[in-house]
Amino acid sequence: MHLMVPIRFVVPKDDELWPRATWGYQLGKQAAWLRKQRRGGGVIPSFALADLEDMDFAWGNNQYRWDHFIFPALRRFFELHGHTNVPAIFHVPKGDVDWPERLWGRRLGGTVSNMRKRHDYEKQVRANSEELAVMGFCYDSTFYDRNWREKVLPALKAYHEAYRHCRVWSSFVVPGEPQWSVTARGLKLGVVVSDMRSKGIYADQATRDKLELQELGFIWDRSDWEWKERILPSMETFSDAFGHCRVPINFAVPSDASWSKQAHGLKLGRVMADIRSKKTYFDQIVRSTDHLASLGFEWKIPPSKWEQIVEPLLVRYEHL
DNA sequence: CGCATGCACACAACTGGCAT
DNA sequence: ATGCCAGTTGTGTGCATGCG
Repeated sequence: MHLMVPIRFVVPKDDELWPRATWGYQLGKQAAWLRKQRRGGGVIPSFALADLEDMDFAWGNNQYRWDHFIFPALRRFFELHGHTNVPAIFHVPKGDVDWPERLWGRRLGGTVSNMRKRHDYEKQVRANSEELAVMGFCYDSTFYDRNWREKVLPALKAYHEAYRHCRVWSSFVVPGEPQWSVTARGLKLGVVVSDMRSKGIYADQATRDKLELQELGFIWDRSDWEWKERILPSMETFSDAFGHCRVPINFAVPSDASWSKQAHGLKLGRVMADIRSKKTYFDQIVRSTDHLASLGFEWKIPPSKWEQIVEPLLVRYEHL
């Protein structure tokens, strides 16, 4: 099945599979000698050399493994699955006719994950980089990182291209139309974005590509954005127009040039009612009380928030 | 022998996808 | 927003080979 003869190998005695004359012969030592001659530029009789080349003798352990097992297995995996994201626990199933018999039982997943995380077979990977690239083999980074580079970020860019903003609604899925990245097709981008905000997924990648996200207008804090870009500007315009800030509950921002464009259609009356009854936008309001007062906005810290937030802070401060 | 590399395995911790 | 699931990653151990 292979010609990686270990040094200690000795031809078994009393085994008719081997020619009687060779019984007990220290074949491993001979193989090691041959390997050494080849490495060190030593002399191997030409007739022997030709025979050895014919039978594809294993001159180097790693290269041989790569040529005869790993690379062919990767190729076959690609043929069968159309990708080379070999799961870590994958091994070639024994007795599976889809696979050549010599590969049965090989733990390709383990080998591949070692290639990725420990850079095993680095020389061979370099030498075969073109074909590996065609098969989409991922070895220079983690799956997560590649997902980010090849799916999430391109999808965010395409989203920005299409909608001119980056406030992805939560049920948004990357469609199959041509202007969207093919690899990202079907990606639940809305969920990804909300998970990025609430759970901090892709945190490393987002930090690394911070500037790019900024240019796309990625919003980390939705309510903060809502407050700064829509609610506050609307309150300012309302205050200018009516001289006070007592917004009627049914009031909606008109689609009119005098109002901030992003706020068009905002049910400002409803928002103001929620601010009073549900205590929404508490953080934002606390940070700009003076400005709000100048607009004629009357608001007192709700007793529940006082107990939950302000009072504990004061107590803490007292003990400093 | 010491050192480097490759393989197999195991366990814990973590991650992103997804349903709720 | 939360929790579960499947899969990945990190770490550690043991073993073998190859080399100087």
